[in-house]
Amino acid sequence: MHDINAIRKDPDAFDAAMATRGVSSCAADMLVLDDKRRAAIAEAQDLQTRRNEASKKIGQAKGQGDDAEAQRLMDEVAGLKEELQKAEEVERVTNAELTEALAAIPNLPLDDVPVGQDEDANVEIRRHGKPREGKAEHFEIGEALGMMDFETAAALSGSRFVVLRDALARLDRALGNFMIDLHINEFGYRETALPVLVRDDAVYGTGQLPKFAEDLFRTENGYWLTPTAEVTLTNLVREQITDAAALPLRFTALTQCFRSEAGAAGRDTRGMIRQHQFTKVELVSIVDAESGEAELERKTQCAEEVLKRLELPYRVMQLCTGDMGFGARKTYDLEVWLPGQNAYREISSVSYCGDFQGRRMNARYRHEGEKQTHFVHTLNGSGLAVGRTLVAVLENYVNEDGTVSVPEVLRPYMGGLEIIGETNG
RNA sequence: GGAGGGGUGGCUGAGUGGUUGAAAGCGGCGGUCUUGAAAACCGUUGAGCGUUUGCGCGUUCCGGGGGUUCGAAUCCCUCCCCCUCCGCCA
Repeated sequence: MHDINAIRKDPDAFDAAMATRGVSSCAADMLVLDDKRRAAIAEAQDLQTRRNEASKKIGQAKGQGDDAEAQRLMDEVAGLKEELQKAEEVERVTNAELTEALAAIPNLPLDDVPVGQDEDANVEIRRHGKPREGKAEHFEIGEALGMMDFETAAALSGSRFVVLRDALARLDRALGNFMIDLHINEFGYRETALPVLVRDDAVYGTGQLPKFAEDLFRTENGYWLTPTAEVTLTNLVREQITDAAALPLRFTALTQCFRSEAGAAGRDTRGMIRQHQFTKVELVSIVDAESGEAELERKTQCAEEVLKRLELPYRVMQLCTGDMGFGARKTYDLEVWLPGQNAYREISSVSYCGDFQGRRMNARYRHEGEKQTHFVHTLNGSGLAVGRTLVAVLENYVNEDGTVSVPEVLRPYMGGLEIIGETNG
């Protein structure tokens, strides 16, 4: 959600920034609406003033028993009501139109975001680890182990689901536990257990609604299944005024995520890369206006640390203007090396959203002793997507004989197991 | 799912149509007093929006939305949430 006052101040700059995201100029249309809206407000307020004054006098006259005077005043303001309703209707309609228009516009990129149309214009920031060659994709490895079962999953739920068994099921759980422990013990995130079913307002607050409803699952009685814990963790502060001294707030959660993948027909149809349901550890920060960019760097490092400790090679990409998500001002993607695909694939996306979500959620903070409130700035990032991490572990740790070594840091979470696939492993 | 009771400022809680944005208390802030602190006393203390260079002025908000009325925290409709009892249930 954008601040209409900021657009009014410099509509050309707004349009220019939007152009880099592939959004055609729209400031002028909104300013027309805004003018109409403000004129209606002024008119309505003027009418209200006159009505309030008259009403007060009527009350006084009645209090003194002067019914004739009261009646005279009532006749005098009789016409006001209709006028007022008209002005209020204009105000309501224009306000709704303006809000709707503003809600459909993506966030503004920061100045240092590379301009480009799509992922080809993304910029590599750094690399870590040495990629190795591989032959097998994760589903081949998993199926050979007899622990990754897409057929049974299809019988239960259709495509884009998986059943994991035995050591792979446990590996999935181990990964989630390892990640969340790292973030709460070493990086100061507060663990949170959350609903996965939420109402419209929450999904609107983080920006998935109203534009991206088709990407979400919805229950028959109107709940949305959260596509990411970003939704719930960020909305933790909605409609509140937080004491600035309490910032930054850092939340993490391990949750199931649900995505319809409506626009992804034919992409990554095999395997666990793109599922309707997957687990993810999410990292959300609520910060003040000054700390957002530094927090983005910090959060990115928190996510990278997971890959470092798992000894998985990866690179950090900065997304260009055209490839960033709707609510983001600046985004880093972490791409893990997948030997089976001979490619880097996204495993985390860390974004700074400015006050875009704070405004939509009406989430504010205030410095002690100051009257002024400010919208909170928000950041979110995966730390990491557990399903894709499992994929990466399989492809990077598979041995010649088809067994899979368990990364050192996960062994305590696996009951000491070192190799998956050996006899009863 | 059935029946009933509620949602008022940071908190507790009055207020059932007329200077009520809202009594009172608590909490917060400032001051008097004090070597300092406490106590006591005095003052002050909600969030938006519009307008203005600014002081300010105006306006809206008593869970959300709509309605009745010259006038709504107060009456009506509707939705949401919370609580109690019953039913069901991990």
